[in-house]
This record gives sequence, C-alpha cells and structure tokens, in this order.
Amino acid sequence: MLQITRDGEYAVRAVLFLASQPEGKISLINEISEAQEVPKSYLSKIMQHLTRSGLVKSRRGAKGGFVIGRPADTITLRETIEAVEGPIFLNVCLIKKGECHRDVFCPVHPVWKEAQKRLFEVLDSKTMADLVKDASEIEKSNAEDKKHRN
Amino acid sequence: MLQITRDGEYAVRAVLFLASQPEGKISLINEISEAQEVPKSYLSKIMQHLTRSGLVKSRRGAKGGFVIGRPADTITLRETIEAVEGPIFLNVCLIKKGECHRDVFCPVHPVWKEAQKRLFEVLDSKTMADLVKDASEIEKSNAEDKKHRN
DNA sequence: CTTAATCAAGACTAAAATCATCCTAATTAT
DNA sequence: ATAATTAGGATGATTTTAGTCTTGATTAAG
Repeated sequence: MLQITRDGEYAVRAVLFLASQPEGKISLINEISEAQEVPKSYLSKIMQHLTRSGLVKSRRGAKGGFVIGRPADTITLRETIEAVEGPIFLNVCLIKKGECHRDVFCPVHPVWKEAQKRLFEVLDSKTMADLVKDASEIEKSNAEDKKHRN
Repeated sequence: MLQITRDGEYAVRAVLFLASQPEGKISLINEISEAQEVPKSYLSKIMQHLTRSGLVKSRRGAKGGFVIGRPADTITLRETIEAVEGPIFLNVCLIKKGECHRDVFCPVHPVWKEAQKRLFEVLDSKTMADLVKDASEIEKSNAEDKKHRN
C-alpha cells in the first residue's frame, strides 16, 4: 500500500526514545511502551528485531532493559525502518536486476528508480540525533506559543 | 510495506498501452492483457476502476473496448496509481491533521511530509505522454545496441 | 541458592489486504 | 436474433498486519 507499517513506526519511536535518554540510562519495555504509546507485547517483538540488528542493546534479568546500540548520530531513519521491515523497494522491479524481466524496455522502471532515490535521500539524511534535537526545538516552540496565548 | 501493489503497476501498464495506440484505435481486454502480461480477469477489474475515474473510456458490446479517456500529456503517473489504489500516504500521520495526535510534537512527522513531497514531485512530473516517448527512445537505443553487437 | 525482575523466542490469532477467478447481466453492432 | 464485449458482484486462497500469550533463559540481589 505504499505506506510504512506499524512495525516501522513503532521502531522509530522506540529508538528515538532511547536516543533521548541520558547516557547509561537503562529503559524498560514498560517505560518505552507507555511513553511512546505502543502496545507492550507488540513492542517486545519489535525490540527483539532491533536488538538483533544491533540498533539497540538489551540486558536480561533484574536491572535489565534496553539502551541504544550505537551513537544516535550514526543511526538513520531509513536504517531504523529497514531493521524491522526489511529493505524498502517502491516497486518489485527495484528488488534486483531481472526481478521484473520488463525492466529492460519498461519506461516506468527508471522513474521508480529515481523516486526511490529521492525518498532515500530524505530518510538517509535524518539521524536519530537530528530527530532528538528537532524534538527539543519543537517543544521549545510549543512552550513559546503557549506563553503568547496567555 | 511501502511498495505499490499489482493494482497500481497493472493500471500503469494498461493506461500506458492505451496512450501508445494510434488515435481512435479501440483496444480489447485481450490485447491489453497479452501485450502487458496482466491476467485477463484481473485486468478487467482494474479497467473498471480506470473507467470510473475517467482515465479510460469504455464501450460495451460488439466493436466495443477501451480508449484513453484524456490526452496522455494530462495524465500523470501518480494519478494513474491513485485511481486504483486510492490516495498515497507514506505514513498514517499524513492522512489528515489529527489522524495521529502525536503530530503536534513528533519530530518525525515533518520528515514524512518532506519525503512524500519529494516522491510526489517525481510521480507528478511524469505524464503518460512522457512515458510513451521514453519507451520509444529506449526501443531505439536497444536496437542500436543490437546492431553494434553484430 | 532462592527469588524477583527482565528480556527472548516462538506459537497463536483475528482481521484485513492482496491477487486473483468466475458467473451473470447489460449493451452494442451487424 | 446473435455474437461480441464490458460491468458488476460473489467468491476464494494466500499473505500480511497487528497484536497477544506462554514458556524459557538470564541476571542481580538478599
């Protein structure tokens, strides 16, 4: 349907949450679930994928939980989404050469290629660090607005 | 899954086929189906959608069939896809204001907005007339290559 | 060494979407 | 009349989506 799934959306929320925590702070599934409004048991599955991909690190047992797996400025939006959804291809003809035999003469193929490139430019250029910063600026701006409304 | 469906792909093939026919030429489901490698009965459903949206015109009965509904240079790739798939939204938060209540503070929301804008720039800029022209150039170039290989 | 806290892994499920097929009805030219 | 076509709707198999639940493994602390 040309739309990211809940998996992708929730993964972004979770990684973003971890990226915004103070260094060394361990977060529990419960915390992340409540703060980011993601069903707990569903989030649990998503965290497993993120852990296996290395984007987050987990520790089991008492005092266990999750921390971000790499510096937030090395994790892009695209990488986070693809960690749980698998690689993005806007059309099957982009999966690999020969996946669609029409690609050699199909005039639409290059358009999909370009569209995907443009999409990736956006998703690759935003890191989790950028987004944390953006969030704090939005918050500041919202607070300003509120003050002015009084 | 962030991928267009077969519906979208097949709709583009069908409209492109009609756009490449000589003026006034009426095409049958069978012709389109064979030329574009789309299952006939499936294509039939897709043609119904395209007809209702006005992108193609149909005539029933003997000597009936399909013709393109508007000048090919007024039909974009995006319009063709949306005619059968419905409007494209890369994430639910883009459907409409308030669809996701987090949009007011979510730092990812503006990124999706930008990503979708860039995607639309590509899909809006290619008309069926452009694609017909591109196809003929690809064909010419392929013929050249073949000649040189001999 | 027991226990409580936590994540890991996989089974399970309901609902929807995807990708079709098939049959009957309506329409049109000859 | 009849043959040729599209229109519309019912049906269906398979996959994906969006979750839930149960059991097992690991860890810290008393």
